[in-house]
Amino acid sequence: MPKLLNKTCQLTNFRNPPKPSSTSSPSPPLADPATIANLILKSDNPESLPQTLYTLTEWTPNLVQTILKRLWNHGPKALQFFNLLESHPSYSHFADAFDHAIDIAARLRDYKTTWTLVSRMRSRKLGPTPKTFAIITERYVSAGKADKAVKIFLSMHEHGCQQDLKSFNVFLDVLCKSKRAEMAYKLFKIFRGSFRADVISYNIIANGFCLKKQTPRALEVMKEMVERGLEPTLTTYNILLKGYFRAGQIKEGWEFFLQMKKRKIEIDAVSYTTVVHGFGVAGEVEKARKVFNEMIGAGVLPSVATYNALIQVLCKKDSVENAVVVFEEMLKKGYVPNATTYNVVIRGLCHAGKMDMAVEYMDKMKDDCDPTIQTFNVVIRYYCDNGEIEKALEVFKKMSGETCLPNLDTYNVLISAMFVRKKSDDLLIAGKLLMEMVDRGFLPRKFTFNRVLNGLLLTGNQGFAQEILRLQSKCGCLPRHFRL
DNA sequence: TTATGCTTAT
Repeated sequence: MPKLLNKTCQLTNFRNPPKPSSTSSPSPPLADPATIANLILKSDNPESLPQTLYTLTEWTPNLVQTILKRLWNHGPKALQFFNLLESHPSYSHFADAFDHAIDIAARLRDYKTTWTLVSRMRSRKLGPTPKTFAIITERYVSAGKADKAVKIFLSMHEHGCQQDLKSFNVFLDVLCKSKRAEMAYKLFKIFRGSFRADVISYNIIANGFCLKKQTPRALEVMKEMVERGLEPTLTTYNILLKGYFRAGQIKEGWEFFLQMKKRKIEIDAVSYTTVVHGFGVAGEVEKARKVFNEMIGAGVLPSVATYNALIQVLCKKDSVENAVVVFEEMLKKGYVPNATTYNVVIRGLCHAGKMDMAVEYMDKMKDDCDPTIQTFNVVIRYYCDNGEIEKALEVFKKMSGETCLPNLDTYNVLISAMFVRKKSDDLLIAGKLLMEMVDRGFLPRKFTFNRVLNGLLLTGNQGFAQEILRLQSKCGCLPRHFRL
């Protein structure tokens, strides 16, 4: 895998970028991000792309960010775009674009490119910033290289970026969010003196233990913090509240909530949302509703997240019809639903077999927010499960004109669906999807390769099978069972 | 998106 990805992400292209032709119009037309992104995705001809990009439009940091975001699921292409634009005769990247590119490279686990970008960022005096290091360490941790991440954090200053309490806290949080509370806690104990750990540091560690459903340990941390003379904040209490519910300790969570009230802690929408969601997950629909109503009575305004929690409860444990009623209520009160709200409702509708309505909500969604990859994946998945393959493919096609593009999950779901009808044409589509996903920087599982190969061979598509086989060996995972 | 906490689901 790394071999292929490294190759696609090389940063050495176009030392001498072609100059924009002198005959081009004085002010290039403004182009929209989706069109440009599609142009980049489709270009198999890297020779002509720079020329096109340089003269295409007036480049702005904003446009660059939008396109990078859009190409997020297509790492190699995104980096190719970033690199080409870096050689633009008059446009220069800002720090944000570097951070974005670094994030993409690190996500592809292409660390060589990652660090090349960091040093280029440094030579342009744009960073690396604490944010850059937050991104890099997070990627290392999520790739299972937590020890390496610690080393990177401790060597920040060697890259011209000083550590402080803020970056220390961010790093602790990165470790905790990836379920490494114990490691974070050890590090915390070593460095809390030199960084002058504060309430936030303690909250992060307590939350880390809560994420691992170790509420007693979280309580210990809180106790320790009080012993050291730090006052717990509302956030501290909310972290523990959530911890109880997450660990399935519903009774303890509710008791804790009552204690908070008794101690005259000013309970906020976050506390209420936590309880509504907690009861919901436990299947206690009525209690969830009751708490929701109680908060309004107590003069705490529900947030969109509170509505989301209630709507989700109703979708999962009551009925989607009742969920839609709450959704409409929310609109009437002037709330603007966010992507989560829509995704929850759309999932509920799909689950209830109301696919047409789900698609209607997907259209409505566009007035309030951009559909997310989950929106598309849910609808595609349910269409596939219902055997409506054509409709699934239609939604998939529509994605190329949207704000987000297919991810690994999308491809896996669709490719699997291409086997249910046992149609030769479907297998050809599966093959095409497989090629497209590799081209866009995803690595299919061996299982997927074998399945597609098998299908193509059985339907007499020897030629195409051979092509897929070549692709597979390029990806570095040679098949065991096939000899063509 | 990046100094803690609430909402999807990967």
